[in-house]
Parts: sequence; structure tokens; C-alpha cells
Amino acid sequence: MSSSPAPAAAATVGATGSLVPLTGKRCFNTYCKRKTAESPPPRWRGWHLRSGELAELCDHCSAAYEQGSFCETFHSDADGWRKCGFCGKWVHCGCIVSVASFMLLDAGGIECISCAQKSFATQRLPYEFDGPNGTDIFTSARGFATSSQDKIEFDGLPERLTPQIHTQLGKFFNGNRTFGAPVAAHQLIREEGIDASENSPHLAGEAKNLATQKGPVSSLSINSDSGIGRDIPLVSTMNMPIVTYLKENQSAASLGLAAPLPLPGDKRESARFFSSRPHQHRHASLLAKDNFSNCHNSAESGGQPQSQVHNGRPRAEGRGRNQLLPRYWPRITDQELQQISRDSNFVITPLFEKMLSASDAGRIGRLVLPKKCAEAYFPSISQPEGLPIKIQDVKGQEWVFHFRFWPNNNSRMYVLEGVTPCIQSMKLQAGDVVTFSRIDPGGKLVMGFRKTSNIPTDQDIQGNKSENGYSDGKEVNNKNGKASEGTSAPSISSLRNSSESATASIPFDQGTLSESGRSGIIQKEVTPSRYPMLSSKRKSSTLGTKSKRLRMENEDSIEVKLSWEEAQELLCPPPNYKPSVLIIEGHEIEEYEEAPVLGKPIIFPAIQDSEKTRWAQCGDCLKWRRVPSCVLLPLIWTCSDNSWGPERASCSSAQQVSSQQLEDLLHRDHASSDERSGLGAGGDPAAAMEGEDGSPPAASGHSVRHPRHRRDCTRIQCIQPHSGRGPKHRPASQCGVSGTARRRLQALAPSKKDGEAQRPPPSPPQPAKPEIDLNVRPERDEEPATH
DNA sequence: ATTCTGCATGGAT
DNA sequence: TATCCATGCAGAA
Repeated sequence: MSSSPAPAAAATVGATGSLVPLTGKRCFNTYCKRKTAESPPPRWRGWHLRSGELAELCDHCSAAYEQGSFCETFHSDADGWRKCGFCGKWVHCGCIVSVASFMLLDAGGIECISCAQKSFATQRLPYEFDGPNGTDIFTSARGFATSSQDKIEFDGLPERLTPQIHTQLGKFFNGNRTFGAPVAAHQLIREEGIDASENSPHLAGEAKNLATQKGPVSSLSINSDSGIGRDIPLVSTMNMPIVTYLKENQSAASLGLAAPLPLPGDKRESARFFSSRPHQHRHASLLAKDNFSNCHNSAESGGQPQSQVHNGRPRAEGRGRNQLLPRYWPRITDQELQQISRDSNFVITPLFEKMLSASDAGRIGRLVLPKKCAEAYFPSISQPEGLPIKIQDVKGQEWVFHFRFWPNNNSRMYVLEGVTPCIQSMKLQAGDVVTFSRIDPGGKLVMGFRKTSNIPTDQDIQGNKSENGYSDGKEVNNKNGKASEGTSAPSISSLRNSSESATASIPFDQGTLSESGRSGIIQKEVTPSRYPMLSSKRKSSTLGTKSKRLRMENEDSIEVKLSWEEAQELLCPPPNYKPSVLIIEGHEIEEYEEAPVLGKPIIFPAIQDSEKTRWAQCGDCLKWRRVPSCVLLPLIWTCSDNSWGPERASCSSAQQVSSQQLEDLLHRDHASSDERSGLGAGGDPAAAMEGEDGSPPAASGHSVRHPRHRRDCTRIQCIQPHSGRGPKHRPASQCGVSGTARRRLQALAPSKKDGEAQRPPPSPPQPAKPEIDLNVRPERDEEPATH
């Protein structure tokens, strides 16, 4: 740490809050006190002010600034000095001058920008294009600071400074305008007609035509013209949960700019991706949404009032700034992160994700971007023409899209144009999810994807995305997924390849599922498309849209295909809850205050009574482990969770049962399952389930345990037919059987009150399999069937 | 005739 | 009611 003298009163630029532009008469640095008259007019200008202008420094100060010794000279006694975690150099982290000279480390502490440069081969924001004369106009537009040590013009504060930081900084400066430099850059293009492509090695021709030129461009190109060390962004450091930190740790530093230093171990800190445990990224990114509209606000409010007039209302000041719809929250899995970041030195910041609509995945090649996401994470654009943007895919291939917007209802609708080749390359279709992340340093946008439309294969399990053939949205409609075969360990999918499957939407954490998709049935059972409504006709698609939105209203939903009994197995009553029993029209309805637990499906071995043993599959190694029959397993269950068999609590330990034995078990179990549902007796599944064909449920005569047998349940057959026929169990039964069915029955109650349900069920054959949609309100589903 | 482009419409929230 | 956004659609290419 420098021992350079500093004025006694000097704290930092920010801490004093006393820096006021002195209209050129005095060096902007209040610690300098030299009047410009005493020295030649400032020939070097320092950092960007909120007004967009540059601080004017005298020769002495500008030299210090230029040489990177400004803080050492003037802020040596200030708070905020931190030691670089790599080289040990002391770095000031507490003023506007030093804001670009360090990066936050996940593990706490900071890394000086020099070390960051050594660590990362970086340059400007790679998804932006060269400006005229080789300048990085969009980099400038992004406002990423550079190190003053590198004699690069400090080109503005990081735009992704949180609003809080902007606010903090705002206290230290007069003027209400936000940083204006980015605007100038955009104006350069727009107003002077500069085609960004002219200076880009990746572009040829008019930017407008880029949509037709989309294709991979040089992969991970390093633009030497920008030079290493340029534009080292503080994206991650600023985009991460600074807000929270500022609120909670202001005592840690007296300055807003010093405050963002993460606390060690604070998972809300930077989202640097360490391949070992990258989990915090998801949540970090969620917090990153607090940065909404910073860039745009700063850009447009600062310099583009006309654009607001031209294109609609002013953009997102305050309103909804920090509210990203949950559906866009990134739920990037470890695998995806690893795909994106092959270099653990990179910081991955998941930004948002979007499920591809039919339009997105269609041939038009226009991907509608959620407005808030676009405004938060994409370059600011003031004109509908937008600008070309480089986005890297998970393979490292770079694509050139055109980011633009359409005026729409006095607002904007942001689109990425020219995505078709990329979508096709990824073999995505409607219903799949594209994720947008940022890699820092570099601020490179990365587009990943997560397929929900295809059944993962073992390759998926191994971390390779399945590469099913691409089909455009219209082909998605009725593609029925089949269980993937050939798993090295018998997956539930192959073991339980029941033909009687119903469509059910079961809410659960999608991210968790993705992460645990290896665990078998859910992932296997994912339907080929979440978009059954990809008809080009709007009328027909309206319903689809509706149902889609119904699905999306539960943000953690995913559509799975389950047989009735599988659903029963999945929906376990909360272990510690006893239902209250209602009797509705003679039907006993068990009600739980808590939602059913989504449990991991477990094999029911044929030997049920004495051994009381079941088998569960590890979500990691896919080995099967013996577990007690009475336990409820979480959806994510791995060997390490095997508290019943410590010797089998590791994926490295051998499977307890041979594949052949497992097959036998499964066959028997499957037969048992059929029995439970009455299918084994050849009965109509619907009849077996619902008994609406007038006959007792086929299972009624079987002595089988129902699939949701609670630990203390002694009943043998508890499925109550909707018709009311068949055996009834005692009202006082503690059994949690068939809660879902009963709920549905309850849901039907209003209809029955209308009198329609009093009629016998219609004579037409019942559907071959009972359809359960646990996500959509049951009454909605029932209405067409019952009316 | 087909594709592209820019905007409008309307359901959903 | 305001806003978002999926997608329809008409005119241009």
C-alpha cells in the first residue's frame, strides 16, 4: 500500500462527497487544489462524470491517473484498500477512480485488474462490434471501465452498476443525468450512419442484412486491435448481488463502491464459475436482475430523450426494474454451466432464459426477447434498427444476430433476428429453453439451451446434449416420446415403460429437475413437447397459448407423462400430515393442508410383506440401492443419501443387485403395478381407476398395496372408484391413498351440483388412460369431458 | 409463389 | 388498465 501522502482530510472521492466540477478553473480532484491557472489547461481527462463529461484534471493529477497511481496518491488514507488475492498488491476499491482496477473474487477478496488480465485473455465485449477507426464503439457504449493503469481512457462507469451504486455515486456529483457516453456511441452509429459491420471482421455488408448472414463466425475470436487489457469489464462484480451486499454490509466499507466486496463465503457474491461447485450461480443470477435497465436508463435517459418520444414511453425507470418474471429466471444446471465454461477461470453469469415459442423456433428466425431481459442485459438500442450482436453458443461458436425492437403499443418488443441457423444448430424446437449467460471477463454473451422436448439419453446423462433431429415447431405436435433405451443402468424409464401413460403436469423445480434429470423417470417421461399447440392457425393456437400460459403460471412446472399409478407413487402425502376427511356426495375426500410431496419413484418389488424393501436409483450413478419400503425419497436421490446402507452410500460401491435380478424385479413390479391399477387383469384402466363403466374396479379383488401406501396404512385396496361403487374404506382411515383422485372428485363437485354429474357417465368408451394434469386446474380439464 | 419485414392484434397477466 | 408477448398478417422484396 502506498505511503504517499494525502491530504489529511482526504478520504476518497466518494467518501467526502465533495467533488464538484469546478468548471475548469480548478482541477477536478479536490485533493489537488491546484487551479488550472497554475498549470496548463488539462490535457488529460479522467473518469467519466455522471453528466457524461470527463473529469478535468491538472497535469499532476492526470499524470497520476494516467499512471494508475491516483488512488495511491490521493486516497492512501482512505478506506477500501484491499489486497489482490493473487499478487498481493494493494488495490483501492473505494472510489470512482478505482472502480475498474479490481474484480471481485468468489471466495472473497479482490483481484487486481492486472492479475485479471493475466488470467483471462480478454478484450472488449465480444458480442459487440468494432466501431469506426477500430474503436470499440459498443464497448464504449457498454461503458465498461478500463484500467487507468493501461492508459486507456476511462470510458465511463460500468453501466451495470446497480441502481444503488448509481445512486451512491450520484450523491457525489451534481447533475441529474446519468452517464452519457454510451449514448454517444450509439448515436454515432445511428446518426452518422456508421455501419458497425464495416469495421468488423465478422461482418460484411449492411448490418441490416445480417439476419440473412447469420452463421458461425470466428470462434472465440480475440480481437487484437482492442488489446489485452482493454475493457476489462466489471460486469460480474457489478452485476452480482451488490445490492444486497450494500444493504447488509455497509459497515464493511464507507463507500458505495467499496461495499460491493463480497463477504467470504457469501454465496450471493460473484458468480464466478468453479467447476466443482457452481451452484450459487443460479441464485446469483436471480439477484442480478436487480440491475434491470441500468444500461438503458443510463443511456437513454442521459442522451436519448428523443428516442423515448419516438419509441414510446420512457424505459423502465423504476417501474419493474428489479422484477424479472420468474419464468425468465435462469435455471442453468451444472452441466450447462460446464458446457459454457470450459475454463473455470471464467465467470459465468446466468442472465435469463426463455422457453422457445413456436414463433421463436419457427423459420422466421425471430426470437422474441423478454423486454426486461433485453433491456437489462443486451446493449442499449435507441432505434428500431437495433444493432448486430455477437452471441456465442455453448460450443464456442459465435453467431451474429441482429438485436432490434419493434415499436409496439407504445412500448417495445425486442427480438433477436436471424437465430434460425443457431436454433437449428442446437436442434432446438418450441418448448425448449434457451439460456443467456454472460462470461466475464469479456462480457461475452453466451446462449445455451436446455431441451425439454426430447428424452435425454445416456449421453445427456453424461453431459452431452442429445442431438435429436431438428424439427420445426409444426412437427412437434404429436411426437410421442418413447422411453430412451440403452441406459447403462436400468433406468426407471426403461423399467417402467408402461404404455398407459397420462399427461400430467407436475410442478416442481425445473432447475432441480434438470440437474437431477439423471434420476430417471421424470426426465424420461418428459413429453416431447411442451407445446402441443403449434398449429399455425391462431384459433387453434389460442388454446395452446392458454394452456401454455397455464403451465407457465406455475413457473416450476414441467410436463411429464405419467401413468396414473406412477402419479400416485410420485404424489406422496406429506409424511407428517394426516388428512382431514370430507365426505362429498358419499365420497370420502382426504384433504391435506400441504401439497403432496413429489417423491422419487421407487420400485416396488414383488416381495412386499416380509422384506419391506424397495429399490431406488441413484440420480448420479444410476445404480439401484435397496431402501426401506416406507421411506419417502426426494426427487433428487443419490447414493450419498442412502442412510440405510452406509456401505452403499457411495456411487463407487457396487450395485446390490444384478441387472438380471433387477429386470426380474421390475417385471414383477410392473406386473404388480398393473395389478394395482387393475391392468394386470386386463381391465380397462379407466374402469380400474374410476370404475365408471359400471363394474367394480378390477383391482378390487386383488390384494395389493396401493401405490401410495403410507407407513401406517394397513389397507390392502383403497382406491375408491369415482362412481362410488366398490369397496369403501373407513372414513377414519389414515391412509393417504388416492388423494389426487379424490381431489379431482372434489373438483367435480360443483359440476355435479349443476346436475350434470348426477347423470351416469356417458356411454362412450372412457379414455384408455386417465388423464391427470396436476398443474392445470382440474375443473378446466374436466369441463370438456363432463359436459 | 415464397420469403422477408414491420407492425398490429389480442389473450394473458 | 397497462403491459407483455405470441403470432397473425399485409405489403414489400
